[in-house]
This record gives sequence, C-alpha cells and structure tokens, in this order.
Amino acid sequence: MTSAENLVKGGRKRSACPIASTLDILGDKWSLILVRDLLTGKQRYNQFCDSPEGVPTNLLAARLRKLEAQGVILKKPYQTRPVRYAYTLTPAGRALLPVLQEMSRWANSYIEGTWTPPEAFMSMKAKV
Amino acid sequence: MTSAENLVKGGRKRSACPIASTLDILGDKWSLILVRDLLTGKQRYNQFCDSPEGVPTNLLAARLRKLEAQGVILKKPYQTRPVRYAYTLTPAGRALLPVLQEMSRWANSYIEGTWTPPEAFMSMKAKV
DNA sequence: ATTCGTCACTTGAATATCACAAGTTACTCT
DNA sequence: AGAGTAACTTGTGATATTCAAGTGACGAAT
Repeated sequence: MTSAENLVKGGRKRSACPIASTLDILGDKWSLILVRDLLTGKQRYNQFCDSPEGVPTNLLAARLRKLEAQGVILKKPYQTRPVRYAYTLTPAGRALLPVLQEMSRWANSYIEGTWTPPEAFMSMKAKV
Repeated sequence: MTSAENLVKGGRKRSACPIASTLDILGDKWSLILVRDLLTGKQRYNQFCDSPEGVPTNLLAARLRKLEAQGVILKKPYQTRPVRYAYTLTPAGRALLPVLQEMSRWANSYIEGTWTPPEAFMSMKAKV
C-alpha cells in the first residue's frame, strides 16, 4: 500500500490515463534530465547548471519548484551561513529509475551516437 | 546489430546522453500520447483526435510530421478514392513499449486516480 | 445537381513558454 | 575593500501552444 505522503500531486490531469498523467508532470525537455542528475548523485543548483545539456537558469529554478510542489523532489538547506540547499529525490522520484533505464536502453538501440550509461546505472535498483 | 533503417534521426542533440537524446525526440506533452494510441491500435488522424486528452489538431499534424521525419512512425495511404492515411509505428516506435509500461507502473503507484491499463497492455512484449 | 457529412488537415490570433544574457542578494575569503 | 561563489531573479525577444474556425477532396443522400 502506498501511503499518502509518497504520492505526487497530480494537479489537473488531461485524463486518468497513467501515461498522460505522467506526462502532465514530467512531459517536457528538462524535468527528467534533473531526475537523471539527482539519481546520479547531483544535489545542488550549480551542479545541475553544469550538466552538458545546459539548462537555462530560469527554467532550472522553475522546474525545481514545480517538481518539489509535485512531490518528486525535496529541497532543504544543508548548511546555514551562508545557506545552501540540497535537492534530493522523494521515493516517488527515485521510483522513476526504471523509466529512465528503459529510455536509455531505447536510445542506445535506436539513436546513433548515444553514450552507453555506466553499468552501475543500468543495473541499479530503485530502493523506494 | 541494429540496421541503419531502424534508427531514428536524432537531429541536433543537446548531448550524447541517451536520456537527453530520447527527450530531444519525445520530450513533450503529446508525442508519447500518440505512441500510446498507436500501440493500442489507433491508426488514423481522427482516432487520435478522439483520444480523451484532446490534442489540438495543428499540434497533432505537427507531431505526426515530426515523428515520421524522425523514423518513429510511418504514414501511408491505405486507400485511394478518397485517399485515407494510416499511421503505424516503425520498429523503433514499437520498441518504446517498455518505456510506456514503466511510466504506467510509476503513475499507478504514485499518482492518485490513474487507470490501471489493461493487463494485455502491461504484459505485451514489443515485437520489433 | 445541390446540399450534407466525413476525413485530414491549415490558418490565424491570443497566450504561454523558452532561451539567452544580465543582474541581484547573501555570504566568505584575502 | 575587493573578489569570488551559490542560488537565484529579471528582462527581452523568439518560439510554441491553445483554441477556434476554415479548407478541399470526395462520397452519399435528397
């Protein structure tokens, strides 16, 4: 049984289709890139900026806010003076791993010139 | 070995990351909805229009064009007089099934009020 | 032979989102 | 005092999306 605090906030859904509902939350060019970065250990704003895709900073801030509001990620200060924030995945966020693994598998099979992810990533199990 | 005609055309990639590359092709609100519809048997323009999400027709035409250009779907007339078109998935398109299955699983676990897809869909194997 | 309906789109106008560059705030370090 | 870093915000112009309506080819019905 999934407890209520582990659920994302769906907001307004286009339909009750699970695929459409997922896309309502994550269906854009940047959200899953951030989830990828979080799954591979990045935690801080500037680390996301440094990813090779080069997310615009205003979009980065907007996506982080949105994903936090939806319960996919968590933001909390890990130090004061000066205050610095760490972003982490919620259980719901971590559970996206299989989606990203399947995307990777697909891309490696059908898009030329994509990196093969580290074996560690592909064989990782989401511990929720 | 994947033969060249089964590859999608990546276009300009933000990076060689397989996840980012997948999102370059499919990272929007509508593309995977269309793939879902195609996987579940829809083939024609008006059938896509009828899906409960209500894709705007100009976007539908644009997405069909884009996905065809990228090698995810195929468009061909299935009758003349009057000419009518059927859209189908290429092997690359059919291979997206596991991605959609994982999205469904995720949504069913973490988004309240999503439909459980038919067992037939969840246990389906992509025959590429 | 005109009208009606269907299919597969296109067009236009309003609104929203995006990318890119620059600026801001709070703090530390030298 | 001045430079540097982290985490954003703001402004501007380009692009994309939504919504509504229109188009053209054809076939069937009146």
